[in-house]
Amino acid sequence: MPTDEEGRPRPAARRQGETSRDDAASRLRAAGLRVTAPRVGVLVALECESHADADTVARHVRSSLGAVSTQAVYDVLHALTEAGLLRRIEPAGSAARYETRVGDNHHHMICRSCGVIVDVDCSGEAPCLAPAHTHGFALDEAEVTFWGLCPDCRQ
Amino acid sequence: MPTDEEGRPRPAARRQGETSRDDAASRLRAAGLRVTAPRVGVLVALECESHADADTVARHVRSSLGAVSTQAVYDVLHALTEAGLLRRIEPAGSAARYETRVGDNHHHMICRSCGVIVDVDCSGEAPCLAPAHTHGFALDEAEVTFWGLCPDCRQ
DNA sequence: CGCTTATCTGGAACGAGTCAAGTAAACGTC
DNA sequence: GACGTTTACTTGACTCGTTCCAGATAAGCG
Repeated sequence: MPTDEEGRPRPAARRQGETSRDDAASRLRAAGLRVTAPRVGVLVALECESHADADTVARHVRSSLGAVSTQAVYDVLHALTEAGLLRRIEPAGSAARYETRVGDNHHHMICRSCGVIVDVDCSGEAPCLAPAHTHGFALDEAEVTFWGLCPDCRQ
Repeated sequence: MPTDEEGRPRPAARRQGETSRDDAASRLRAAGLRVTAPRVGVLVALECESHADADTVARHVRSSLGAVSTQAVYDVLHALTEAGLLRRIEPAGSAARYETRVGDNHHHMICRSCGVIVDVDCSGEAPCLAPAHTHGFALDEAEVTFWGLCPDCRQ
């Protein structure tokens, strides 16, 4: 069993769910959170389908766990975001979305047509925290969103 | 405020807003839009208080024009944005905001504490349209939002 | 096993924004 | 300056995503 300490999304999750479930559980424990089925389910769902909104996560979780209340989903999303296990993004014109990739300040590329969201590595160094004038602000984050058309929507 | 002798907000509003009113009217005409009191009011309001949300704009407009329906404000904001006279921004965790500065792709700096929004010039050239990998996307805009604490909220 | 914390049921409420149908106003034309 | 078409505005109900509000039940962990 590959115990992946640093929460990197593992590409090869053979025996679907099994490994990522264990992984999710240990991440929860590491964050000092109780391990419950809904919490594990939310993490697994977002690993399988990143950048999903609350409703999509709920449906995903329900399809594998059965009945899970909407409030529980919101509670879990909130708690995990608070604990740093999830990152919440709010693209203009859509509901809040969540992703498991945390700890790095990567950015997003969004298709104006179909709305698909793709991760983009923070390109180098310069752009990421350097406005021309800070006007006295103490900045802690530079959020970059690229807008355009995805390959499928370009034809 | 420039109260009109007659109760009506007619062309007797000759004071501070005079120039910007005329200017707003000509901008509307130039865009091929009809010149109506709510539209002029919205433009003037946003010139006076940039980055305001729909509700703030509505209150501002009402204080100078009297009764204006909420729907009209939304319609106007939508129409003017469509026509390119306004730019709409949707910072995470707040309602949509509007600004009259259009035509350049400047960015924003937002205070996490008080929510104030400050314009930031697009610093140079490089950062503004260059992710490391485009993954086949046809990009048309790079939106940058800087988050931090404003001078007033830093103490 | 018991204490603590999470989740459930189910509702109500919220702000932001939209839809729909009728009324009023702007502007080119006479 | 009045007319009539087109466009804008009013009114009011409504959707959507999200949060809050209990009290009751269930589950995790020491």
